[in-house]
Amino acid sequence: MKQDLRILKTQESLRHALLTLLKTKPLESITIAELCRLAKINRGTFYSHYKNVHDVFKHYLEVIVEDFRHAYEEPYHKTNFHIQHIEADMIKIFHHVKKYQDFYQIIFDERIPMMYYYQLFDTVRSFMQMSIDDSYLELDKSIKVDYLISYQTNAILGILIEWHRQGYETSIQELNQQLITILSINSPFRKM
Amino acid sequence: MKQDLRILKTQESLRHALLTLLKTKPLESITIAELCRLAKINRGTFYSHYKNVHDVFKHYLEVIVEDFRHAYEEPYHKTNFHIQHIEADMIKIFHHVKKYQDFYQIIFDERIPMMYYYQLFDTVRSFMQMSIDDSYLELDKSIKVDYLISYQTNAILGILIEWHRQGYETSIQELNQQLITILSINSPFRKM
DNA sequence: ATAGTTAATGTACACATGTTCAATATCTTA
DNA sequence: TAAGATATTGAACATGTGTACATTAACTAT
Repeated sequence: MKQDLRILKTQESLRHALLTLLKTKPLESITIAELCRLAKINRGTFYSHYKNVHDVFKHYLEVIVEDFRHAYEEPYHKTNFHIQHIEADMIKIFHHVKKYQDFYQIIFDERIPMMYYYQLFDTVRSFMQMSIDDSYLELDKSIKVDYLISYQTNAILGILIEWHRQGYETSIQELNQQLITILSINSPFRKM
Repeated sequence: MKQDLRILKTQESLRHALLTLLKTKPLESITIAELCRLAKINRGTFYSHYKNVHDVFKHYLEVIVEDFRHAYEEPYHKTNFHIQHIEADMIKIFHHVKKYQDFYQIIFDERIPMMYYYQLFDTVRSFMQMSIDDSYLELDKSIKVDYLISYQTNAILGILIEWHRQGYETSIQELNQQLITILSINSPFRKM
């Protein structure tokens, strides 16, 4: 059973139209009607593929997250956990966000729904989980690991929020240096 | 110059109508037209007070944040920084969120814009800044304090996100115990 | 109590949203 | 390539959005 070409064409037209519009106006001000006019798609057809404009944007974030996972899951990750690896892990996050800065500027925008933040959160969290699993094997039994992981994950995202607010002016190298300093103060990943 | 009573009446009607509607449906599905019908306010009048439904909701969050600041700024804060104080500080955040759980359930909803998250972030961040100012006076000169503070702040919010996702089932006492454990692992506020 | 100010109302308009349905066009598979 | 399946279109409808403006109502200050 082949994928129907009409569906592909419709979705690609809409996605392409969104990218085009994003060059000239913010995501929140793009209407479904506008998107359909540009894509030359009947507005009724839109609703059989997407619920709203965010639904179209979501596709790109999924591609981006997939690229993120790829960059993250490299061979050395099979090795055991070291503090050096955390540095390497996090600098990858910074590189990733910088690479897709145009998108992350949208995602961190105050008018945009939390869903994108949560998608990033979940991705970073799954990486953090792998690190924690490796390094905190003999954790205090009283700790609920979920809270620890969400704490650590969101801490990293806090750096991204700060980066965003400062207009992504801090260089990746500087950012990494800051993180190393913060971690050396907090030592969240020191051997136990 | 007195505040015009008509303005107060209009705004209070709209705010009251919003609270009423929130009992039966999610914020994102409440329309301006609906709000105005219930409040018996002409829809045109709405726009001379608010830009959208979120603008009306924002008022409540401001009241809530004000209450938060009050609860936070108590006498003992004049004393010097101790790890015990951080515990006390953070358990206040948990109490606060629990007190206004109905609102925070909305704020952390994935459909809701980031602006509310940022408002909470900024509030907690200002508290964190006070703590950092007290305790990290002789910080490594190479650190950009903004990144450190945003890191610490968002870490705490990470716990709130996890709390939200688990349906606020964890008790405040348990949450506080978790935080103490996490802090004792990470020691982010230990004396330097 | 009144004059002057200003907020609220009612109406209208152009456009967006979300849904429905019959007619048409385009695909897939045999 | 023809038949059957299904996606797209166009049209219509009720409702929401954002804005404008003349009219009416309510308020403040004197």
